[in-house]
Amino acid sequence: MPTSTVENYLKAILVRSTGDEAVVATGALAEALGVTPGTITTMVKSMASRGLLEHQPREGVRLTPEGRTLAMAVVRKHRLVETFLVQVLHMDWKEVHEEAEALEHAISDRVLLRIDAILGYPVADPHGDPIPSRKSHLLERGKGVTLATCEALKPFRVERILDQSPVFLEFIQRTGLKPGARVRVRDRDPASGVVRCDLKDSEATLGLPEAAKIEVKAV
Amino acid sequence: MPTSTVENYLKAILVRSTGDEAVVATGALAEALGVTPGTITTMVKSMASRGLLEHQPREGVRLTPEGRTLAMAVVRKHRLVETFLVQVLHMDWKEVHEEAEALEHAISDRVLLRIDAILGYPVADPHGDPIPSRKSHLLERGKGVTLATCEALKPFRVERILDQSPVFLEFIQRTGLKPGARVRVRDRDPASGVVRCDLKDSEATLGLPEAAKIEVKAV
DNA sequence: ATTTTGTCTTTGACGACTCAAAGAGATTAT
DNA sequence: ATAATCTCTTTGAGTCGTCAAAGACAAAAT
Ligand SMILES: [Mn+2]
Ligand SMILES: [Mn+2]
Ligand SMILES: [Mn+2]
Ligand SMILES: [Mn+2]
Repeated sequence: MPTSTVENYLKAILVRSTGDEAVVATGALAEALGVTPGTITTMVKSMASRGLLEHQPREGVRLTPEGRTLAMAVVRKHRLVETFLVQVLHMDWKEVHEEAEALEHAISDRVLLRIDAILGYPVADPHGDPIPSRKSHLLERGKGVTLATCEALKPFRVERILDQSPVFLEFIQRTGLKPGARVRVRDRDPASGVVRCDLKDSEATLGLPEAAKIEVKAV
Repeated sequence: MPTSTVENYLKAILVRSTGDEAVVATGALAEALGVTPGTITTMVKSMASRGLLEHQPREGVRLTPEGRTLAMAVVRKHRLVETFLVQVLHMDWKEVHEEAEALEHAISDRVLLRIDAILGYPVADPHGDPIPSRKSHLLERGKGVTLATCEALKPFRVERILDQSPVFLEFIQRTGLKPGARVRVRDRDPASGVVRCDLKDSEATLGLPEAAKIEVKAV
């Protein structure tokens, strides 16, 4: 069994493996995991020797099928736990990421099955991130329609929040731009970099980079 | 913060500290934690230097107030988690000890409070073990009335199971001698070491040492 | 009073994870 | 083409938790 450290490494690699050439730079991992580059090199070599990933020195790292399967299981646990904490324990959706970060390593498959059943087999977590099924081997990516790119004046629904940092989630909470909310871009100004949106009973103003972190879907 | 290893050591010491002279032999800890005696000596010295316990070489170990407080918090988490797994996730009460052994180290106080509230602030776990309150500093011991010592032919209620091993819990499950069950000792024979009990719709036969692991209370 | 036995401690070593600092490779700028 | 910069790797070291094996102590047996 992988240690929780290894599980965190696997997850960090998985969520950064975009597309076919799923190669992740070790520097990005050092950044993401809050350790020094040298630590990443060491860990990555040991994980490679265990068959969890391949390491091209000075190039990056790619999960093996085994590594990807393990990583998917961790992501699944993380997101089901988050959903459980919000849905059943009624916790604040801003807090649950941190809690899930620890619980994802302590919950057995037996317990996870119960949680999944009680929640009615949800397909997305509170942030709108898709919950991998028990045997899926692919991680769905965002389709790219966000408040920064969607057609103006047309109605959309918030689908997914692509930034889990407390400060951003706090903003989302405050404005009500949570997954499920109806929203319409009133005005988008590339010159000033400002996006203005209408919600049901309110409006929200945000910058373009921030708007790009809110995935939406036509309703 | 203590590591989960240190938490397990603290808990093992606490549940073995009986009475005033709460000194626990290091050998008993080695046995309980499944490590070699030398490992215990090493860990115990480091925990002593952190102020969690006092170590009299070749005598034993005693928790400091700080160590006891931490240990109580771990026991509280363990028992609340067990209760939650049975009550809310409807897991088999034979399985939950193992699950709680891991979860007790991963659950934050925030989550624990929610669990406690949802359960309605229970005072005992599925095995009948008392759940320490948030600030209690004493671990209640069994009062000593068991199926091995209670008066015969009088009605009692099962209060607590003092052996958490899977094989014993399996027996308890099979006979229905779970906490809450009504029971009456029909016949106790010191010569053969056999105790015969009546339950609601059945009867159970067990040895004296086993009977001593089932705490009961007059109804 | 010795010896034996059982329990505990010490010592040396190892795997997992980490850092700081120095070194090597590759990319970009001049 | 050379230098500067950026990124990654290597090296040496430290902490934590563990073991095996050897040593010390104390209680019990002779
Ligand atoms: Mn984690
Ligand atoms: Mn999430
Ligand atoms: Mn534990
Ligand atoms: Mn219990």
